[in-house]
Amino acid sequence: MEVMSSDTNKEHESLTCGAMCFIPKPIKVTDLPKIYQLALNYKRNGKSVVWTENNHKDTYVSVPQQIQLLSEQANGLNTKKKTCSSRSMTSTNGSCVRADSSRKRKSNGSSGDDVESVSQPTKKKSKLTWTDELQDLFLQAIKHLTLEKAVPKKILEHMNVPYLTRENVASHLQKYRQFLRKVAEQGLLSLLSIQEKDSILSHGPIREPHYNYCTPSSTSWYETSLNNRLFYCKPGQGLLGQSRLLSNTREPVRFNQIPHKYMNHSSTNGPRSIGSNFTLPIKTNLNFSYQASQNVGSTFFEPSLMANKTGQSSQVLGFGQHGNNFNNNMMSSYGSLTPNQPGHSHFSYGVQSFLNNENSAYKTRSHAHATSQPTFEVPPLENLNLYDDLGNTNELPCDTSNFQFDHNKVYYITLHYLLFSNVST
DNA sequence: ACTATAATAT
DNA sequence: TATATTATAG
Repeated sequence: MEVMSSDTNKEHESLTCGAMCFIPKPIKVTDLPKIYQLALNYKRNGKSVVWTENNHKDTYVSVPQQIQLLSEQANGLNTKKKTCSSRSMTSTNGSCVRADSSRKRKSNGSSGDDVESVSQPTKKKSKLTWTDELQDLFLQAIKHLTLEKAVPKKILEHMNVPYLTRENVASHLQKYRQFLRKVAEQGLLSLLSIQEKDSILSHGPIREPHYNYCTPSSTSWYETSLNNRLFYCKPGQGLLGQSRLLSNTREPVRFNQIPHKYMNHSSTNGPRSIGSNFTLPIKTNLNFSYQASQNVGSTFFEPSLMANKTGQSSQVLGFGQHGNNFNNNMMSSYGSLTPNQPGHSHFSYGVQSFLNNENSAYKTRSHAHATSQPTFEVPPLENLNLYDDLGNTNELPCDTSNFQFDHNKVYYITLHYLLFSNVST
């Protein structure tokens, strides 16, 4: 036990009476490491090591980063923070780092097992939690760097968060890219007819349900996010090959010869409903799908459109993990529509710029609660560009029911471009 | 730097 | 139990 007292003179007395530690009140954050060390020592050795100002430094116990951080932070800057989950502790950037029972993956084969855990005072790393704040920094870094050049090291530098490691960033970046990929796929999928989707997804006969990838009960942040927004991006020169990041392979996503039997029917002139809450916009009407969205409540469908009349890209797309139910960063992102630029007849869907994010989570939230329907004009929806092997542009109509694929061609869709091109450029 | 996957969390 | 997230090995 520890004795806590405001009376500094009680130290000796307390210790001699069996207290393990004397910490004068008021307890400071800087005391945490002491307490931690004590507890750990006790647990490891089964006996107490009396802690005094004189001896504690000799006792080697690795104190989790977050606790050290806490005490370091105590001497300074940081204050505001969000609540992390119960087992978490808040650290500098609002990130949560969980104390974590030792876990160390071993390179396989010889597993000497716990030898180390007993003998060495294992330095265990805490698991980083990507909070909104970190996520925000992360996105800012990417935005700043440009996705192409956004590599872990640079991102790390730009983020400038002391306790972050390159590995943390790399891992996160990996997840981020996965997300982008999904978004891209979904975005594309949304352009295809149900039959086409089905054929792509299953390579087989149509299965029921057709729309399960779009169900609102999904709890996945990225999946959810995919279902609820319009994407915009300006089509342009084909950037073949640049979709690398979005594709598992190093090639652009390609659609090989979609079976003819799926190509020619399913004409729809009205909106097609995907799942129960999402309506695919076609041709001339983009707006309605988000009307529907709003009724579902902000937990699931954020007002996904933001009027942006400037013609500059303004899409904000965050991404994140848990925290706000469905409304984590990722899902709360919203898309925007940008009026057609004169001279440009192409209008396509895509995720527009994750990279313009400035503070997605919060901005988004405020948008969510701000006003009623954003009003905006929907420019005539036109076509998505496809590029064939030769770099020739084909157009994929938004309503693909009448689109004739040339089965002798391989179509590339420039996902990366869809995702990252800047409207204004 | 990147990716696959183990370890862990939920 | 399944899925999601993060750490780690290669």
